[in-house]
Amino acid sequence: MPEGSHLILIVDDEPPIRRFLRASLAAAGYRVVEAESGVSGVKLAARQPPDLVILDLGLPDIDGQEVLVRLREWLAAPILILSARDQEAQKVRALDEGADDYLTKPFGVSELLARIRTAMRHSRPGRTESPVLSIGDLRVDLSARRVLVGEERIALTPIEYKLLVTLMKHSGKVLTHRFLLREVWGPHASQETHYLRVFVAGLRRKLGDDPARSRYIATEQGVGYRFAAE
Amino acid sequence: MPEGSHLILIVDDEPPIRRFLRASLAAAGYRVVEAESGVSGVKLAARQPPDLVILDLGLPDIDGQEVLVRLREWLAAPILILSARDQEAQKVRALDEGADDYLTKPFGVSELLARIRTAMRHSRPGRTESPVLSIGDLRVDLSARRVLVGEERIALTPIEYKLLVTLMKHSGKVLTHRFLLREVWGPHASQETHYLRVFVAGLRRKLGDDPARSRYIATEQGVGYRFAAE
DNA sequence: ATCAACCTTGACGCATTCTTTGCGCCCCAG
DNA sequence: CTGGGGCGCAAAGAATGCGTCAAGGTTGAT
Repeated sequence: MPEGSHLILIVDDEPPIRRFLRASLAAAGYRVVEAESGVSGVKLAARQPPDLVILDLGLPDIDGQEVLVRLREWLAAPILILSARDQEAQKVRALDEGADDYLTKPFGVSELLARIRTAMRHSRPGRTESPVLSIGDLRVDLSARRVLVGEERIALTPIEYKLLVTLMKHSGKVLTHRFLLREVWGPHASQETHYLRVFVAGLRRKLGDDPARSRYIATEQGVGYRFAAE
Repeated sequence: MPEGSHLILIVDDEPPIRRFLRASLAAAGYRVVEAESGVSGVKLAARQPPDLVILDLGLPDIDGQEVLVRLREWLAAPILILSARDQEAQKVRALDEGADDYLTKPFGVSELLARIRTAMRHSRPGRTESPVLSIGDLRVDLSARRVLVGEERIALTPIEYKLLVTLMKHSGKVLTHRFLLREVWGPHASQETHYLRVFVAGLRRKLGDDPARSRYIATEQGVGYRFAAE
């Protein structure tokens, strides 16, 4: 399970617990940063925004509850509370201040990891709109892998599609034969310029383009091809 | 805090616990519906989609875990698990299947209410999914796992069903072989494109679809499959 | 133990796609 | 005017992918 690259901030004053958490989280593939006091935890979070915070309520300098409030003022990442005492009032306060979960010691590693996964699941950012390349009346919906000329849907083969997308992603620029061949066919095919002639012809025909007065794909003699800019 | 008008579904077979929960939640301003078995809980949720579910794992008819899985297939609302036993493995399983929190009996009312508030906070607004997928004269009732073509009911095997639902949930988009295999068979099977050929053929036959002029499942050669958009 | 339902695996013919080849055109230099 | 390089285009040949059928193999119920 690749949970890697997520950054977790541990705020706890007891070295053995920090060591235990660090080892468990690292083994699960997370990156870990640590703070041993409330103020340093807030500072660290500001300098290096984590994807999740594990916060122990029993801190020496300022109240853990206060750390929670300060973090929540600006940090959207999930916050998991650890506590030695099983006091219901404290739980209610922490959860209502914006904590996402509350674990009472002692707890098992696998439960902790499962609750971390659950919390991470919640913080998924709103789905970004489907990216669409659009030039003139030609539209390419990358997430649906759909190509439209006006209202009409165009069927492209895998290589035709890849070539079109490469051209459109750099529209306006001249792309050399060499670059296009490496990008679409792979590094080994950088000499086979005749591939381009064949597939550019195919694309132009399907898009309804005329090489003499091109709307979309222009030929740059001796150099490569250029897709029309917006 | 105006928590009013939120609807909570309680699934629990023990009348005293239901009574206790009903009273506590009603006092906090929630509307409550109850089911005393797994199947009736799923049915009730489909008829009257709740904003949150409280699910007891110890049910008489079907496994609570199974109820969780069935609900999660289409219900976006938070699900809180109650359990009498404090088994870590069970917690991990439930959380990874999509549960949002896990409480072990006995628990305090105020903690329960705080965890409900936290869970509600997480549920993104405007994601009221219908338990029925419908495209053309094909209808899939996710809550009952039933598939209808016109008026006729179609019997699908587990994998056929999962494949169909995956395709329909992303209808209009091209889904790559790799994506479908990981989604339906699991992460290990992402190479076995052979499976897809066999099961797509089975689905098309049962749905009365012709690969050449497909109504539902279109082939995108070299890439994957696409389910017809609405 | 027997049977049925289901998933996996392999084989084969056919369709689509990719590669290769050849020819004619245009433009420009000689 | 003439010849050659680069390009567009069409079509043949090779490779790959797809649909289909059917034979194991596994699992779970009776």
